[in-house]
Amino acid sequence: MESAIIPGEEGGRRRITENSMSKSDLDKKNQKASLTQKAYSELKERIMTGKFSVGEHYLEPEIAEMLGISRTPAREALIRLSQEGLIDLKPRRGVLVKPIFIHDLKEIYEVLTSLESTAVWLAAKRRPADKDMQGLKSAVDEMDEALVRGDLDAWAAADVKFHMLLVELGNNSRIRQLVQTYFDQAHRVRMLTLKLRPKPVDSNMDHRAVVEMIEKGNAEEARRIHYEHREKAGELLLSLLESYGFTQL
Amino acid sequence: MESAIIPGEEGGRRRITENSMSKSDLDKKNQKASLTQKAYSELKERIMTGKFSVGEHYLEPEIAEMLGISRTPAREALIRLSQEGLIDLKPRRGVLVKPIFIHDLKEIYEVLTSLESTAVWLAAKRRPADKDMQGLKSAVDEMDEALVRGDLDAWAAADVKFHMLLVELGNNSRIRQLVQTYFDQAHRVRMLTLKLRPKPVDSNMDHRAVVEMIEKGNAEEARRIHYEHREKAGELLLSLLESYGFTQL
DNA sequence: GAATTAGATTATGTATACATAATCTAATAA
DNA sequence: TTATTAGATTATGTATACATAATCTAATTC
Repeated sequence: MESAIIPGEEGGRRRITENSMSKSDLDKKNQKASLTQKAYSELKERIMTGKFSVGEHYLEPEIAEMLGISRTPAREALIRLSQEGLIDLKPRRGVLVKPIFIHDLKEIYEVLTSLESTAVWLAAKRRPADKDMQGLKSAVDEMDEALVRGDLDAWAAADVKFHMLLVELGNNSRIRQLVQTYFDQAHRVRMLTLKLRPKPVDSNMDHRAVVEMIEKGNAEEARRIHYEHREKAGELLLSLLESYGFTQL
Repeated sequence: MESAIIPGEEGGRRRITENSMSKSDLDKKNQKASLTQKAYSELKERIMTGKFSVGEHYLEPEIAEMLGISRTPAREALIRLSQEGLIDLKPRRGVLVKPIFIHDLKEIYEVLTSLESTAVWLAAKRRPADKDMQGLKSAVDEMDEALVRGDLDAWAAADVKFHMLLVELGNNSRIRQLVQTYFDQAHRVRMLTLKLRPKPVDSNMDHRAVVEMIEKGNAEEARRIHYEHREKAGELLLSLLESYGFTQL
């Protein structure tokens, strides 16, 4: 699954995750993507990969010129991005690429923890078919292997894969889409902390436990484990950032 | 709190809930609300109160003319509404006011259950000050009184108030905003079922129990009670709709 | 009468025009 | 030098123009 969330392969013309779209949908759309859609993807990628200075102002005409289009589609893309929470449209000062403060990150993690663990709960209740569990399991294995190799980018990619598959098993498209959106918002921060934090060795134990509980259909336990897993991860992240003195990202 | 969610007082120039805005913010904004904002509010109100035929197509020029504005601000408002999930912008067939199928309602309730019970959990952990609990308690009392009087609209209004205050106690603006958005989506359906369903006599026991657990700081229990309360309500709603043979709303 | 095709119609995506209000610049006065 | 104000500049919100492609209409052909 190729996604802007997945790090690595810098420089390639990467495609941003079009929220809530399957790959084939995306392909279809891309054949005749409107300028608005292209502007949206392009701007989102630039924001997520830090190619805009956070906290700085950009004016509509600048953005339009930068993308080689007129203001109209640029404006429409900006409206979408501001609704997703990535930017603010300040009345007269233009576009502000939203900085993420510790406080925002806390909120984002609370949302993700809530929705993901609900998805886990739903998944366990459904008792997914074995084949649907395969992806999950291989993602866990990939994480193990990546850790052994010390390949943090691969680990992060597999982690994303695991979480997204997990959410998909919940079978709720709105939850899936929301998790995607908030995941994207935290992307910049996750990429940053990946290199700072201690290696995530123990997190795979939780992953395996969640998978097991889903297979057993133990919804409550699966939810609990995942909830606590996420809570732990969130707290680790926040304390890490605080210890490094980051207040804005 | 005056809100489009609250039924009754038909005909008055009611104001729609501007998502995530406090009342004073709203007032400020309203002084010089842009046509886009006004179009957004106006369309949202019409959608939520069923003044558009669900499932029917409306063309951009129609909408613009209907609102007495040009296509540009109408279009921008439509983009916002489609991102909120109230409408679909079909490639060439115009605007489709999204019908809500049972399946959608199920998803929406899962999202609400998840986020609300997280907010409850967070609230209980924070141990809100007494004065912050007052609103909650009076909302519960209002529901009781409304039930005695048999005033369903008042009951619904107090119920909304209770849930929104509860979510606010969670102190997470993203959760609050999301709950608002999904609440709005289910508004049409809730108004419909209000008159069909058995009187919600027992639901206040849960409400009081949640309040009590928040006061005691028992986060796990508060969450559990609320989660089950919401689950019950959701299942009731769905089975009610099914028994009446509704598949689309 | 049915079907196919050419022309007309028009919704959309995008660009551009324009009025307004906010900001900036510069000049004049104290 | 500092303050104040008038004029210039320009970002935004909105309207309008325009090209394209899709749909509809009607006419012609079988």
